[in-house]
Amino acid sequence: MLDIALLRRDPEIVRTSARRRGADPGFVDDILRLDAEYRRELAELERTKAEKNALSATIGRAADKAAAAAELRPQLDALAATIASLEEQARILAPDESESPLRALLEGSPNVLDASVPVGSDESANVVLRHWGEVRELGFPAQQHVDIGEKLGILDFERAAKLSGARFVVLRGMGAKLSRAVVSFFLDRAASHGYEEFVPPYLVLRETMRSTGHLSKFADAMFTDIDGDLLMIPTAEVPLTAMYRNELLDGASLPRKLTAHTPCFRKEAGAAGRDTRGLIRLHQFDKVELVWLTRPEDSFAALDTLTQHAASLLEELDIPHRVIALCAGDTGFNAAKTHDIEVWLPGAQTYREISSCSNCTDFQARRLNMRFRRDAKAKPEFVHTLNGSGLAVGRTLVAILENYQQADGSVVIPNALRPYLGGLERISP
RNA sequence: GGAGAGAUGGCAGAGCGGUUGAAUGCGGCGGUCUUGAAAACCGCUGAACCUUCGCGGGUUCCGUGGGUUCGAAUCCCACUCUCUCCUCCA
Repeated sequence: MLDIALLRRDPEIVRTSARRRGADPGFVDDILRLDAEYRRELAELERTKAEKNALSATIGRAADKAAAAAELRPQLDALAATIASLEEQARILAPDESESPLRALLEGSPNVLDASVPVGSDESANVVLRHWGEVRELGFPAQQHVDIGEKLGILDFERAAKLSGARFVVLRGMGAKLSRAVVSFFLDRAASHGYEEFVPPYLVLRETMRSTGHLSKFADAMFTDIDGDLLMIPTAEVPLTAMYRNELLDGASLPRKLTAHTPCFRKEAGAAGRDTRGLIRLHQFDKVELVWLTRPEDSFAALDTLTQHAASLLEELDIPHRVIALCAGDTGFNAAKTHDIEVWLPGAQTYREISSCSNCTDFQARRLNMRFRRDAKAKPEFVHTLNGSGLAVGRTLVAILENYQQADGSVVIPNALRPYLGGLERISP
């Protein structure tokens, strides 16, 4: 949610950011007009209330309260009627009223981009920040992960389809164990970087989903439970970030680093026909998520650290990858700045996103009403929130299978994972 | 699912329908004392919003939403959540 104070103070910043995203900045003037109107109504309402409160107080102080009340009755009744109508008008305009157009505009407008975000309208304008690792020459025709996994008997898409339809997988045997090893490896590394581990609910209230900005009425990509009251999380970012909603945190506890391994559920409604084969785009996948809550002045440095925490997992797995700065048009609604990490897939002969790390600045925290106090006397301020995958588990399996495949169809286990698999060095047919 | 109890400030915990935004304690901040610290003592200490150049003024908030009243933390209704017991269950 945008800061109304920023819009009043410097609307041009917001307009410029919207233009960079390729959006029409007209909403800025709409907001300012509604805001001015609201404040006019509110001032009038409060003035009238103050008048009525003062009269009530005189009754409270009077010796004969009944007589005083009777005497003031006509004035009080008139004021009450005025207040009722002013209240109705103010409510329609109030920015904290969920139905109000002003609220809708504030919530429906994207975060202000950081100045460092590259110019551009789509992913072709994204900027590669750095490469890591050398793309291996396998010395034989590389297979794609689906073929590798099915031949090894560790990925079973047919039976998954029998159970649940398209976009599901059954991990079998070493596939299941490898997935579990990857999760443990990720969580252990997160712990060593100071992240606190959580197991949050996988079903959350609509209000929780809305508060993190994942439930805009334009993109309903969520699965609901049978009652429809609870939504299945599309990422652990939702419960982890919303956990401290409406709380006032101790400034000394910042930055806070949180992690969780959860399944993620997505309808992928907008991706019909894309990535229909394999583990790349499923309705259910596992992910280890990394979340930071920081002081405002620390969040951009934290984004670099967070990104490196995610990238270091691939370094330890010895999988070539690159880090990308998303351009303005490709940066998500909540984010002021986003880094993606893409792994090299020899079978697919392409780079594929495996992590997305974003600094949401105070945009998400404002809607969550998640604040901290710098010190005992300081006013509460909104924290900055960051989130990133560390990493997507399914896509990590893809990267392992394709990068560690051997000519005979076997797959070598990366050194970093062997301790989690009893020292196993290779998955063979 | 059944029965009962409860929800108040960062935490704990009072609160006859009328200066109660809220006693008290803890915590926090400042001060006195001390070589320094502790202890003791004194003072200060909720939030959002509107308004003002500023001082200040005002409105709202005691789980949520309604209602009664000139006036509600206090009375009424509904809902949510928490706790205890029973039931059920992994």
